[in-house]
Amino acid sequence: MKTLALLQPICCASDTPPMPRAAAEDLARAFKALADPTRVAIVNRLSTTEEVCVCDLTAAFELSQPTISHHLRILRDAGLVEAEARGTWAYYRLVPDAIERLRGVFAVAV
Amino acid sequence: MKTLALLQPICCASDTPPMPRAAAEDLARAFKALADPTRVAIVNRLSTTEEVCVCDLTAAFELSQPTISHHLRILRDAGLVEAEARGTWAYYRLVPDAIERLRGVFAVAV
DNA sequence: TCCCTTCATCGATGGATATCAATATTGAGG
DNA sequence: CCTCAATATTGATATCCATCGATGAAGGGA
Repeated sequence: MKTLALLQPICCASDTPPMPRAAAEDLARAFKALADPTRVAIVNRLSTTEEVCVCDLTAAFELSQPTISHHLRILRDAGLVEAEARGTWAYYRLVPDAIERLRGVFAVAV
Repeated sequence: MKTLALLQPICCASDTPPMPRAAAEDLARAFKALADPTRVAIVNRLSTTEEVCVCDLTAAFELSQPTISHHLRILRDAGLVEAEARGTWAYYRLVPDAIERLRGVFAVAV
């Protein structure tokens, strides 16, 4: 029998010491970065293509260029993606460790 | 060598058909429910205790009772938790399938 | 029936956020 | 240099959201 343990690895034992506020805020920040359809789609795109040019994103989504840039900044500030400027273009990639960390949050205890 | 595939299972191949908007909105809704420190902490608490009374939550967090009730409603609307009224009290539990689904989103492709 | 406890809902409010147009910035080519 | 193309930043705005106090609803006990 498996016991679901969402967010458990962050916290401690199974009695009742509450999750530290800092940890909760930290995780909420990450989820907030994913709490928008456009950003979810961007991250999905990044997960399929290794690296993506901003120009491709502005072409793919029916949103203005500043709006796309805004979403990319939020994902960058959250540490979920990283940018690299090459010439006039900017390329974005996922940050594997950040994703791995989120995956760990939903771990299943046996 | 492992390739991270965040949100990949939701989408399709690895060329470029974009993630369906409906799927992105659906996922964003779930993440939005977790995009608040209090709700993260509530879910964490639920993950350690099988079932929790609302009165325990209002006691554990330094927030007003309506605010806790508000957060619980958001988690309920997102399908992440479910409530059961027993007498004067209300008990909340995690919905395992919803958690499992989110866990699957962060799957790792080999 | 009356009151108390538990929880949900309502209404209001201050702060965050998604969006765009306009502007700044930076690199490449001529 | 001068201009164009690609991104980022700024400023403005409309909407959303977290929070609280007040109120409502419903059960339990005297």
